[in-house]
Amino acid sequence: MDEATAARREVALLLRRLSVELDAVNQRFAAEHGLNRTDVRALVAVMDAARHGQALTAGGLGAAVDLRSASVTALVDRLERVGHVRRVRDPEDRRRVTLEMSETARAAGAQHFGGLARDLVEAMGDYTDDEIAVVARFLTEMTGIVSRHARAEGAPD
Amino acid sequence: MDEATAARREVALLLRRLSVELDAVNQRFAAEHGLNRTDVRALVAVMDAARHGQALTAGGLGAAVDLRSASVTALVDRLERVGHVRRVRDPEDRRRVTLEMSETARAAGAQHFGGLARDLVEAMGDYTDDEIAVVARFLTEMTGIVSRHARAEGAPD
DNA sequence: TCCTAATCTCTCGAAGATCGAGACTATCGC
DNA sequence: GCGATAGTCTCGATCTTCGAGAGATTAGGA
Repeated sequence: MDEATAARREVALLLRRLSVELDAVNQRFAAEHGLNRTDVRALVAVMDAARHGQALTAGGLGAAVDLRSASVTALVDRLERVGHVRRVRDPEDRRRVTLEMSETARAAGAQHFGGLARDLVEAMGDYTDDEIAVVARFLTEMTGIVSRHARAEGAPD
Repeated sequence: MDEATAARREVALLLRRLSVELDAVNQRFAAEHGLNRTDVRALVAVMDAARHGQALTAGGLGAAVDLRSASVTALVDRLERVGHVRRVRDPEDRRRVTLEMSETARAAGAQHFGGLARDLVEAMGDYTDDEIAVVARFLTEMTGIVSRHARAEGAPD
């Protein structure tokens, strides 16, 4: 294998390593707040939906974290019990239950993940705008490839 | 917020999005092989250790996936039952149990994750060596920051 | 309007995963 | 050898997830 390919392989490993570390951040957040991995994934999903201006329903949460409806009920029960989310009947379709994050949960998330984001953005100040553009293009493209592997058949060959 | 900062914030979101997609790849692998998330994490840890030429012990696996010893025993039981790993008493310290991946597990992992790695490396062919170098530097630095957040106190402020 | 099919969430009981405490064996230093 | 320590495993309890199905609501056609 030539040297250039070796460098690219190394970058692929860096991507995985980064993912492991981000997972560890979630794990830490979970431990600090007495949650399990699924709960954190769920909270993040609710936060992300809120960021895009739409409230997540129980079913949508299930799809996001890949759980069956019975598990989603239990999951939301847990989160509601500790006051991180609130169930709100959708007035337009009263079969649905939308989930709203509590202010304390939002604050905890902002503190934990926002702090990380701030540090990352700050460190990116060392890169030129052109370099950031390259990185953005790279990450977008790689995410697309990973996403394809996650859903369609793994190895097209 | 100025435009340059907005671009960097966008990149931070791209990192998280990538992580979510990589997680989905694991999820897919788990579903295809009848494993749960923890089992996949464990297999990846064993594979990674093997890549670095050292066999993982039961205790080391527990540290890698953050489980107590009782859970590690159950975890290894599961993986051994379906033939993905084998317990081998360490001849040097017979209290220890080292874990060896079976050939079939290794092949399954190589097919699934290797296929992804191949596609990623191939896509990286569109980037110049200089660009790859920038990306590598970026990923290394960001991983360091994330890692610090994962272990030490989250927001140094 | 009324009836039926589809959709969404929840309840219930069973199976699986994780934990804490403690037992058991092997190693190390004296 | 002997006590102290380290590494793994066993046991019982608790928490998480699932499958099946019930209950409630909506949409659409007769």
